[in-house]
Amino acid sequence: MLLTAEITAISLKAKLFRGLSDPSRLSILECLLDGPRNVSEIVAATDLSQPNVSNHLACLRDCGLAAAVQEGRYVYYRISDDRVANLLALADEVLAEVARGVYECTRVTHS
Amino acid sequence: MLLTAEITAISLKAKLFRGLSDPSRLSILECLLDGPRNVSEIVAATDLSQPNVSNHLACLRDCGLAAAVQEGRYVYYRISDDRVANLLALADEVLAEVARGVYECTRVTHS
DNA sequence: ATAATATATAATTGTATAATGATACGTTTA
DNA sequence: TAAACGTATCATTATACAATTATATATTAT
Repeated sequence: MLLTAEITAISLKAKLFRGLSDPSRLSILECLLDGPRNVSEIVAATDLSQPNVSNHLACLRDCGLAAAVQEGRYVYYRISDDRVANLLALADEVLAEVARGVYECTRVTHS
Repeated sequence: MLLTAEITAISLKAKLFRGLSDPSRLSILECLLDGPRNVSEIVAATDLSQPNVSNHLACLRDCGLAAAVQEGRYVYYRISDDRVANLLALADEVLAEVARGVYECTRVTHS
């Protein structure tokens, strides 16, 4: 039996992971690991369409995973917190261990 | 421009995070943080239906996040790797920082 | 063997959301 | 001011997936 506070914490954590659970958003975040980038640079680096990038950036920004600052007609995005980078790095470590299982998992679509 | 190997790695990572991005699965994993539990115990601890729990457990198992061992008519599940627990703990840390942003994010459904 | 219990699977349905194309908005340059 | 550029938003469509109900399978007990 879960308490209300636990349910809230779990929902937040699920949303955080959901923000990280899309290949397009991960591509964007990994691009931002090298430093701040504006939208056009991100589009060029990821081969995603501009509206698609903007949509995902809005999601990342709203979820607090990325931050934006406007400079003239450019908007530069950066990763909001070093721990986000840690999370991505730790995910790599876990993957090194469970990669085979994840790869073979058919309940979540390969993309 | 992303290389094929990067695309694959990113897809795997996205799938790993997607495995962690559902409140039901997180509830199950957090229940398992206390040690191995059989399905009925997980059902009791999470207030989820038995088929729902079994489905999510199958997903967690297929993705290598959880492991199962049958004992008589019970099937005990456990977290497969300590780093999975680390990932959950690190997510808590990140949340402490970005909780407000995640909470206010309306692009991903609150639940 | 039969019943009861524990778990898994299947089919269905509803909802969330990613991608796309069109367009609007804001800023700079000519 | 007009044109060009950079970014954001909207509407639509297609798909993924969580939850539910019903049922199947497997193990233990009577």
